[in-house]
Amino acid sequence: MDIRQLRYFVAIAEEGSLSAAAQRVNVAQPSLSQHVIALERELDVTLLDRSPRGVTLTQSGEVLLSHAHEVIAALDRARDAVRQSGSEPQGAVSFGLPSSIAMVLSVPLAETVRLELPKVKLRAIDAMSGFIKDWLDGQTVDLGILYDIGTVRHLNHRQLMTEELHFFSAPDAWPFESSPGSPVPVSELPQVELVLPSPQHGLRVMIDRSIKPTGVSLNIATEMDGLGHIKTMVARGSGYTILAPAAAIDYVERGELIMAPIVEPRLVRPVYLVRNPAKPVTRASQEVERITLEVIRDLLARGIWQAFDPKSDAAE
Amino acid sequence: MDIRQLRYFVAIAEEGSLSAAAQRVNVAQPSLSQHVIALERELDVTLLDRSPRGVTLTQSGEVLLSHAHEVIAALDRARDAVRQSGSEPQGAVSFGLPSSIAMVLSVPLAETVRLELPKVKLRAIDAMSGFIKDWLDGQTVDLGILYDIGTVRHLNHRQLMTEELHFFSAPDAWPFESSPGSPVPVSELPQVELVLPSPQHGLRVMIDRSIKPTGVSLNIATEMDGLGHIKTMVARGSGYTILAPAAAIDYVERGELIMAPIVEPRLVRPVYLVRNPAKPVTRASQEVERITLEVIRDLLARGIWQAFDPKSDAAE
DNA sequence: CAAAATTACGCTTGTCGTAACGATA
DNA sequence: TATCGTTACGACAAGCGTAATTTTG
Repeated sequence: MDIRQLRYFVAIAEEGSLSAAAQRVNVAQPSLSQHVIALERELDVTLLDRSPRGVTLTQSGEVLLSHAHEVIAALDRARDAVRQSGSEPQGAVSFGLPSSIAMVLSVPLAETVRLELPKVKLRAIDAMSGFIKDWLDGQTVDLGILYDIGTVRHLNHRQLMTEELHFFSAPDAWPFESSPGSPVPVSELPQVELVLPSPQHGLRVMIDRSIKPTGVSLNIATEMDGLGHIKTMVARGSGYTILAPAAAIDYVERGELIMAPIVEPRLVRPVYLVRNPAKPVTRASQEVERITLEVIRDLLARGIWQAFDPKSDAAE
Repeated sequence: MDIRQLRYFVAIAEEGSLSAAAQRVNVAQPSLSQHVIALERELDVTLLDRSPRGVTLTQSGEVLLSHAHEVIAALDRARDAVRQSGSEPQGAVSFGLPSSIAMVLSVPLAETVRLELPKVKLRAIDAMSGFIKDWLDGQTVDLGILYDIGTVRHLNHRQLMTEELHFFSAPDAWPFESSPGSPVPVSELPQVELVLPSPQHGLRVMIDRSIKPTGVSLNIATEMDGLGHIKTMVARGSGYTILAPAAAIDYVERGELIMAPIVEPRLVRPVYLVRNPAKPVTRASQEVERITLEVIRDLLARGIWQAFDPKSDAAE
């Protein structure tokens, strides 16, 4: 089975006649006859009902016709995309980001894309990581950022960095005897009332999974989804929380929250950039991927986004 | 650009070397070289960076690679589907039905499919027609039933029947001087308080559009979505409504509602079966389509679903 | 019997393989 | 200089066109 055969077959189906189709595709009619016979032999079905007044499709023929359209369309898209890829990147790229990462990444990313790729339309969508996983399975986004690639390991992915979760407190409500901002051992956490997202949230899953082997049981006073609400509550001194630094950088910069590393054990999670395999690569999506890496490198260098550095662990 | 060339290209990309790929696909290495050069000439891009240690993909090469996977996958699906089409229909078929039609159609349809196509898994999903239109644009359903094909006229569709909307009243609350169940002219409708769905509902759009040219303005006392709620309300005598007979056949059979044709003008709407062009035809979907026609013919013959018959109009 | 599809048969063209050549870490 | 990709060229088969044959409403 061959693209040319499929094109011929489409012409035959549309013309309802080998002779007419032969004229249309500029090929002698017996040649088409041969191709159809070859297809029928290969697929082991009858594709056409022949009559002296032309041909009609059998059911199998209809099935082949619709699939032939698919294949031809895919091939045409391929040609267009590759031809485009030589010139300036253009078109839409949709990018799913977990809210905590969107907070720190989406603005500089969008600005850089605007600047470097003026013809690319970036749709940065932020959502809980569960949704992003669904979108990567479907056709919704070209790229996504995930913490947990367990269920999508088959997809094309690359690790961006490793985030280290921190303990957050209002500046005037530091609950431990140590000085504010000094490392908090996991074993001390039960002393404080925590505000955490519900177990359907990726962050919560990660926290529970990391804490479990230590045998420590957290004192979760409030379960609340919505990052903004959690931060507000903690900033008012009505509890404490555990977040990635990027998720609360705004409050920390304004002095409304202070953060402290969590140790024994450290709570680290890898961050992956995942490509949707169902969405073919375009030049635009490649460039957005490249710029994402660039922007992240920059954010890390400027200390705006903190990466877990295994060396600091070893130095202890 | 040719399927074979794409297969070769995928092998080259995966092996990172023309020579290695040549072994894998059992072709002499210079032949692959030729094919790549031909592709590059046709597409007017460079696909490979050559080195004496192998080749690496350029950006355009990556774009082609991902599209090549698409094309090859589409072709494989085509082969499988056509081979399957010779044997017993099997697989999943999803079918979007407007709620009013689902009420009368989905059970007999599902039963017939179960009986005649035991290996086919029918997913009959009922929803407002707006959703069904979206699903037909997307990848959600194979088949759908719609009233209005204005925006999807390009899709493959066939008219199933024409429904005639009727006036519904509680049996003991007939509001007109005529005998209960006798035809109701549109001009009489303003006398009664109607319960109708909101304007986002397909039925309401259709009613408004049909009434408008007559200059009559309806007395819509309540806008309420949810067919069940509307029928309950009317059955309790708290208003009157306009529906397709199929949408209220349950209440009519139980004697909780009576219905009357609406005349001057009649309110008719065509019903279309629409095929999703993005979902390739399978044997199973063909058979479901056939059985749908069969079941509808049967429902019409048994009077369970009433079709508008233009002859009765002419007879007036 | 007429219109259309199939079979038969040379011929062209595209694809492959072998062999020689060229480029680079 | 060894390894890989490219160029050159002859061989073969796939696909095409012309012509004759078969099929069927």
